[in-house]
Amino acid sequence: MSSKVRVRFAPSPTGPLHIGGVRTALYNYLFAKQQGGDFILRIEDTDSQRFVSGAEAYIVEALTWLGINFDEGTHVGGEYGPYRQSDRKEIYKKYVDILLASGSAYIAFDTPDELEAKRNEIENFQYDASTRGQMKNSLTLTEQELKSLLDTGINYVVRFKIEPNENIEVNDLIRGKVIINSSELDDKVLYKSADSLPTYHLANIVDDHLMKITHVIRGEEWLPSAPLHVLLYRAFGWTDTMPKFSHLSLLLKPDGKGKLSKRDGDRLGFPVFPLQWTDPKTQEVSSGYRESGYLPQAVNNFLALLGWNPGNDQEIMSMDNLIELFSIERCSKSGAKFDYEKGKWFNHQYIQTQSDALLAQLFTPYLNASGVEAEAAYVEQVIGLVKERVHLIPDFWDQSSFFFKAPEMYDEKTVKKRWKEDTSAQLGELCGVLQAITDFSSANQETIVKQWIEDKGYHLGNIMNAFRLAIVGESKGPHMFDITATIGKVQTISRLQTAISTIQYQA
RNA sequence: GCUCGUUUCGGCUAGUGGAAAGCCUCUACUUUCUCAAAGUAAUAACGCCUGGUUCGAUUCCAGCAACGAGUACCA
Repeated sequence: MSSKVRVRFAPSPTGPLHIGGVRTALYNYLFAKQQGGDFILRIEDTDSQRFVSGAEAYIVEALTWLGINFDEGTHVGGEYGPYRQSDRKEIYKKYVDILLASGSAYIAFDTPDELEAKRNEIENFQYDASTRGQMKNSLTLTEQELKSLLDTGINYVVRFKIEPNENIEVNDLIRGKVIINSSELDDKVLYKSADSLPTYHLANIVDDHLMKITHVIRGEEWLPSAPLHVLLYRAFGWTDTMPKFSHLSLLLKPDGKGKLSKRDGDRLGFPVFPLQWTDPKTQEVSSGYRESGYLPQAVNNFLALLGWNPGNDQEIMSMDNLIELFSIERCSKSGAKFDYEKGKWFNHQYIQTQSDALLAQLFTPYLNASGVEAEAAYVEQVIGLVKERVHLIPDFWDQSSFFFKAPEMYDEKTVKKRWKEDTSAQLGELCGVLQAITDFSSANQETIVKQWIEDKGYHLGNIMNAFRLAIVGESKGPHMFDITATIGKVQTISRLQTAISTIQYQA
């Protein structure tokens, strides 16, 4: 009789959601949906110092774009709310008092300065069983002193009282049993009277319990504090319903050492955030996957495979496939270097599966930005011709601008290589040949033009390459007659004439 | 420093007590009027460590090393 699976994604609104955070959210979502469970968004804004306005809205928008949807959360409500920790102050205070009453926690008055001094004085100072006797707290002060200090309204914190020399076991679904001795842990601050807010650890445990979370799937950076969390569950008497833990490996830099950071994206030229973000303070703009021309399906698929695999060779998986196949046990223990090239490959794969109409819709803003207005049907036709060579949506412009605009200049290298002494004359003849064609379909043009080339004894490559140069401006693009059939006879001949009168033969 | 975690081709990774597989990237070839794309092929790895268990270890164990994370009145 296991209870319904409930998992949460619990980011802090301290800035845009990092791509590693997106992956954590995705894995939680996949697990929840596979188990028929609930997925909850909880905003952990207990650090008033680092709060960034707009960050919460960003998180919701980013995950919505990716199709990672929540059953409960700040934006959708739910019966376990409120889902923003700053709205739950009274709740935490109550639980702090419970720990204080049971003797599992104590009040400490040491100021940040005093602690700093202590750290300088004693190497590897840790506020724990071995040192708490020398500090200013409710364990060392008399009841009188304590009372009078509290009466002054002075700031204090509540610390968790950790008993030393006990091996704490954490059973991690990915890593197995992890054991750490409680003497390694310090008496963590659980609550600050200065802002009446709990710290992460207390709020996290209380909320996970109250929200009936069954599985905690989070980043590896939390592994060292997992034993502390186990101890907190025990202190509250919640061991029976303690969630199962899974600590995900981190996303690493594509090159060099260390975890993936915003700087790597700037340095190597790829987005580290799902959506573009403008820093409210500095106005600095960070690029996003959406604005860079990624399809959400590709981002999900790419991220899903960075630290997890289905156990076979399957790589292209829809969200439904992922939900079906995902398993925590198959998450890898080691960190994954971020491979941006592979991400582009995934996007290329997904672009091939999208309809020309949808791609046209995504491409249109870029077209407009380049000063082009075109009929949707025409854009779709062009997209059908070039989509197989496109990796990101903006690539459509590089691959198809000549369908919308006549070349304004001709690539010099190509001119040198492809424009021969007699090219002008030959293309002049070609204009006549094309002019006479009534059925301007690609196939018909090809038949007639190739016949003409053969009859004249011209060199196919010479004619075609010069033809392409005149129409495209450089040496690239799809099948030549597909281009001319698309832009039409008038435009084709006009471009040929422009090229003939513009390009000079260079000996 | 201390604690915990991790270690298979350049990258993501599969897998195994006895022939180490797939994908991305790179390279070559093919198709073609070009560029791409696609197809084919090829290259390439078990921590150049030290011990142990074993007939046999990439696989199990110990040590070492490297890398990562944590070590805040941040999450």
